Amino acid sequence: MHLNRLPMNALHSLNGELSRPDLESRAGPDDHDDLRLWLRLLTCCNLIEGDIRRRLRIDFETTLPRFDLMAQLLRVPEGMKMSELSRHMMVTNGNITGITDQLEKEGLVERLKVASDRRSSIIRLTPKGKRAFKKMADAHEHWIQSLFSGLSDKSRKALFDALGELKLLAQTRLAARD
Amino acid sequence: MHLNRLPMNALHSLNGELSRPDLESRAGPDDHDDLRLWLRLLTCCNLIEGDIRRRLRIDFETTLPRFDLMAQLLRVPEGMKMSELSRHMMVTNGNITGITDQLEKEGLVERLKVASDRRSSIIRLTPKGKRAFKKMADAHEHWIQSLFSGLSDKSRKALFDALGELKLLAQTRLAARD
DNA sequence: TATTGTTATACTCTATAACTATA
DNA sequence: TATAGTTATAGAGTATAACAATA
Repeated sequence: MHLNRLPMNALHSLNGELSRPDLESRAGPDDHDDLRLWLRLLTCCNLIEGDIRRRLRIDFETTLPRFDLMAQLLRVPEGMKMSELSRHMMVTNGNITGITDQLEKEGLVERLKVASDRRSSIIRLTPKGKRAFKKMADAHEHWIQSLFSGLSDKSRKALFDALGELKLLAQTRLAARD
Repeated sequence: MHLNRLPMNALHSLNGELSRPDLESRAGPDDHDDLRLWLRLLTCCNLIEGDIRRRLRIDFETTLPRFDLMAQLLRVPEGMKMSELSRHMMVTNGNITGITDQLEKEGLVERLKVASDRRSSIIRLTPKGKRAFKKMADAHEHWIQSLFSGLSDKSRKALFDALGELKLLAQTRLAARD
């Protein structure tokens, strides 16, 4: 099928895959291309995401959702409503409350009451939160770069474009089911 | 508040992104390409994986790890050792025990003692498990195809190759840290 | 009536580590 | 000593649903 992947060494199994076992190795010769593509995508993502989670925990005693929430806030210095955060992070409201509670307790974010709608809160990073997040974001960027830096420019560009196409497709088709 | 559901119109934010909020929208103009690429990859994966999990739960009352375990077994009719499953699924041994317990209780897999090594078990699908899994796998393949079918052939091919490169990179670099 | 945010809850997934029985 | 599998535990992550206050 798809031989000649990358630098060929002797480590291929009979059907042309690398011998390192992973999720993709569950694909059989009769499985279709889209399925193989999906398994490869999932394997890549899980590998990298798992590493990021591990490092966030070990180096910063934090988690990916906490990191994500702070990342969202950094870009909007005036803060965001919790419902906005919920949409961006694609999780339900209650979870945002929980993460916000933790971060607020540690002095990294603060809730502000908004006059125009007394149900709403605006969440924003405190100065301490900004400093703490910038350290993490720097490290995070280095982790990512050290993983992606070996990619050829061609692959990097191809990935970015093709994933853009896929994301739009997925968002469109999934939203169409509501 | 949810205007702009679907078809593409003039709804781009200033920096050329779609207005639909997602994880990638946390990237700022000063963030580097690799980081944006990673966020896009993560968003794609989360969208699709979330949908798969939801459908597995609703249509088949099962979960992704259970599905994955059965998928691994289908390809090896004679069964696999639990430690092999653990490697392939990239989770620790205890978790394989847990999932296997569930599936065994439902009659979908069976443990066989192996004579040559009395510590080991071979796990394999029962006939009932095979039938049940094939139904799920068919549905699963349709879900995937209905999401990916809109991809251009060019993008599909580019994705597959570039992800192959990335997977190898990630596996190599992450393994190098042990 | 609908929305914002909170609370309570339950379940899956996962890693860690201590344990057993073999090898 | 090392490995195969089990058990127990704790925490992450998430969804669901009921609720209060406000729109």
